[in-house]
Amino acid sequence: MLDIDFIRENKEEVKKACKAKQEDVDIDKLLELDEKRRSLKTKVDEMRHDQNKLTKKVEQAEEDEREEIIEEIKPLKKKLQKKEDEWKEVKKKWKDLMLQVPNIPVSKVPEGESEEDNVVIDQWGDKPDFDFEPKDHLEIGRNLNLIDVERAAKVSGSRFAYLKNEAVLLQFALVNLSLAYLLEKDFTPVLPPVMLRPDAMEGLGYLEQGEDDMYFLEKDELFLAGTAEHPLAAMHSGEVLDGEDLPLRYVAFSPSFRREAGSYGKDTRGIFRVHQFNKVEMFSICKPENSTDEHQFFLDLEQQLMQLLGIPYQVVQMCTADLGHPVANKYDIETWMPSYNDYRETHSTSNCTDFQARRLNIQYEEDGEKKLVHTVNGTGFALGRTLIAILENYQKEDGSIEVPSALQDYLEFE
RNA sequence: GGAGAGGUGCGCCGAACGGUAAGGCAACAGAUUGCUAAUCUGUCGUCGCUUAACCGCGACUUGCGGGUUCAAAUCCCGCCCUCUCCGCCA
Repeated sequence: MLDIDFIRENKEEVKKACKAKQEDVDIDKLLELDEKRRSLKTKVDEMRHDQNKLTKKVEQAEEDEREEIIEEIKPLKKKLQKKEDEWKEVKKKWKDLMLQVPNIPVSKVPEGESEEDNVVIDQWGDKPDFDFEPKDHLEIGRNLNLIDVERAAKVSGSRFAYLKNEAVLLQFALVNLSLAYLLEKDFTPVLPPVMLRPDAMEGLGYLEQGEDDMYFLEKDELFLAGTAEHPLAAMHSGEVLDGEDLPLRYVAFSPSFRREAGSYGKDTRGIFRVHQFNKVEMFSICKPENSTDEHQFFLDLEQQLMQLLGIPYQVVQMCTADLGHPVANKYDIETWMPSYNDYRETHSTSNCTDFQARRLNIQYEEDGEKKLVHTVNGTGFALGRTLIAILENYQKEDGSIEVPSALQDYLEFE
């Protein structure tokens, strides 16, 4: 959520941001409602004031005068009730619109209309040059008895998979590698809950655009987290943190659940796009003046982890159209995937500035002053997609896989 | 699933049980005292009006939402959450 004072004073900028993000919000209507909301509030306050004065008089009045004053109050009460209802209605409409206003992209974000307009800003590594016909991850996975989507379909439906044998060991090796690396950088490891209450979920600012992509358990009224970012961000909601403790950096391991609504027929082969996958996720709560650096730091960490694996990738600056509702700036890392003959998204890191903090009410205190924090999130490893990248990039002609050296230490128990 | 206890000013503890939210701790600012601390004073929730800003004025605030009443933390109804015990269970 944005600050209403900010919207009031920077109307054109906010409108521009909505347009750039392709989110249709009627800012004029919002400001009109805001105007109404405030004038009604003033009116209601005045009426309450008058009534309060009389009420106090009753208390102080002599017994025989009371009835008279009470009779005087009664008609005021009715009028007040009416005004209050009117005010509440406007307030509700106002709030609904407020929640629809997206975060404003930072100035460096290029304007764009679709993912076509994202900008590759960096590339690393040499694409493998196979002197045989490379297979895709599903074929490799089947041959080596690592991936079983047929039985998963039988048990759970499409877009699910069983991972087996070395695929499992590789997944845990990725967890351990990234965890070891990030603990060196002052991160606190967390295993978070992955079911969240609606009120926690609302604060994150994703429901506005993607409620359909979230699983919701009707019976228990709980959302399944689409990423550990959700429980990590909500963890400190309503708290006032000590400025000296910032940045608070967390690294979580958790499953992630996505309905993938609207992506029918897209990436249906293998485990590239599934309803449930495991992920190592980074999250930081920091001071406003540091969030840009923190965001860059997260991007650097993601690259360092990829370089440890030795798999080619490119860094992409998202354009305005590809920024999520709460996001002010976002980079993706796209990893080379031979079977697609293309780079595909494996990581993402976003700076949400104070947008989530305002809704979740996360503040910090410094020199007796309270301010909203900034939140930054980033992928450590999306385990499933990283597995794809490893299988496809490290495949050999005889059908076997060479394990990246950085992971070998974490497979020693084999 | 069953039974009980509880939720009070951004924090913590805690009183008031129909008359309009005591007190304490913590925190912050200032003052003061010759000694890593004490004491005193002030600040210490949200919103609106006003203002360049401060100040000032008003409203709201006892988990949430209704109801009764001139007046609700207090009485009534519904809901939410937390904790404890029992049951079940990885």
